[in-house]
Amino acid sequence: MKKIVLKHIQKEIPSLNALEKPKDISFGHYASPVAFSLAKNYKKSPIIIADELCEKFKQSNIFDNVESLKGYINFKLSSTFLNSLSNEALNDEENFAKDNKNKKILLEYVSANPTGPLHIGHARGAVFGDTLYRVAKHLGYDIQSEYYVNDAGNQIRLLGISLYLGASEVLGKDVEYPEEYYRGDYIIDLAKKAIAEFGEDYFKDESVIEELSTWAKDKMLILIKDNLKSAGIEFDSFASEKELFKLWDETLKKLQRDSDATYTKDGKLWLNSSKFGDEKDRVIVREDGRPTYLAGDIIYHNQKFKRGYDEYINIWGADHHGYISRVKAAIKFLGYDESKLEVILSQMVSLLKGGKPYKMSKRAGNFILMSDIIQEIGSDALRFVFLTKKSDTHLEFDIDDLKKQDSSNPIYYINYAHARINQLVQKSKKSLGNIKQTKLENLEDDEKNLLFNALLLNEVLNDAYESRQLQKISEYLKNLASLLHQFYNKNQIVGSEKENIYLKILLVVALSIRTGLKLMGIEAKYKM
RNA sequence: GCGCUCGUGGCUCAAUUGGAUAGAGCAACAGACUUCGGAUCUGUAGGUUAUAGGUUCGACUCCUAUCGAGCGUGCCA
Repeated sequence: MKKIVLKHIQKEIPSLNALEKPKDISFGHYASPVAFSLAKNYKKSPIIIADELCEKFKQSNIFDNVESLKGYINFKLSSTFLNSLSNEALNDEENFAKDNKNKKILLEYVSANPTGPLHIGHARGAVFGDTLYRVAKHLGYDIQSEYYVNDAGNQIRLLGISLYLGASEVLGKDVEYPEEYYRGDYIIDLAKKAIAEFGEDYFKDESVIEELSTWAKDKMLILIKDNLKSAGIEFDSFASEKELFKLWDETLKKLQRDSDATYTKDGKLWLNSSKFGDEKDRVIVREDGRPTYLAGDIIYHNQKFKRGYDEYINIWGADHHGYISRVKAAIKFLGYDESKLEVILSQMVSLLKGGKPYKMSKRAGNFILMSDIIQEIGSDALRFVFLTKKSDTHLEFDIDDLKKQDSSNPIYYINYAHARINQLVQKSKKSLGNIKQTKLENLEDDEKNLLFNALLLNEVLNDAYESRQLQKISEYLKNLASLLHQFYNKNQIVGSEKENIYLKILLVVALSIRTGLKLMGIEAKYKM
């Protein structure tokens, strides 16, 4: 909608290249401060320039009114124009608010270690990533999602030992868990499964740990996928660190084509990452020849860039922020454009319980599972909570609040608006076809505003996606729902003279809410 | 110490990326039901945007300093 309006305006004012939303909708639907910047060139007061520019729109058919106020130019759309946009939307609901961007994007997110189930902290990044993915798809981007599985390295072995100890405990032995090992109910559950599958004798001595590690890792990955699925999240592909390590020699050679990239010191191989802005250089191969974790990420990013995307997005937990510069340095040494990689940090979620800080530790086994929360409040509410906050702010919430299932949860508010419209349409006994054919003319201001807001979804999505601020979508939906409730309370719909006009507007509102919720991974309710 | 991310009503968050009078939701208070479902609506109260400077037509937003918070500062992943 904005694009069409902008085009019309640019015919008259070529230098106007962005439209804004006025602070108060009674000013108009769109606004521009263009007169302020022109004032410098023309050496005239912005107010006079704005007045002159307004004159050019006297004959326009998409505007009812264009006027200037304190140097701003405010545009009011016409009923005819809004009517034609409504028809477009209602006659092709599938494509409502879509776009045709054509960038190839690789999105990596979650990538939690397969050493345990996902906890509530992982859920934030997962929900954010999945929603970004859905929105990008809707806008036409060619986007692929990928999960990097850290299935190599020490922590998998720790998992194996932890499981071995867990099994010993189940079998009645006295067990002490050293500090660094994993514990918690899931280890005991897994131990019972392992005993059932391998038999008690299997756990006589520690020689089985390696095999056990791999077995446990596979089970954990299945569990993680299951956790994700219960929140409506699925990945296009998984990349295995262990598999990627087969390409280490090849990758290292490529890296060393740049003679500055690495050097040997104290028997270790270092990445010269400080050359590209890292605080210091990093070890990539230890004295004993084993590559470090960073090596894995170098291989992975080399593979990513070889696959030829226009843009790479990684969503990482904020505790990994120190990692960004070294990975980017490596990408540069490999000869790629590191600015194609964007890292979005998903800030820590601090938990409170009964008003007091609640510390989670996987190793201590006192963490709150994503699956538990979903069971208690449902996937919709969980997703919504995370999607109402910016990803880069420290988020704090009380677990007890999250469990509350009442009107303080805004998802009900939005769903209620959608259900309400559906009920009204049913009560009116009008056919959908009849309603859709109604022509909208001479709309009152509040009718226009409601309809205008419903048609804004595409703009909101673009804005939310480009700024990576997905909370704008939920903000928008809340606002739209609020307008609907206000409208409902003010106007009798069924049985009124304007029944058809009202219903048509409401259908567009419902479509917008439904589409928006769907992109957040939430199915709109037709009945509460 | 250094680096990153931040600091907005009592609480949780917004503010069109430098634009109009800093807005919502909770919580508090006062109202609206012989209802097209009140899971709603109307209103009141609550702010020196952490502090001090600076940049300009204009600053919550940019710059500098100070204070405060979280995270990082592993040859763990």
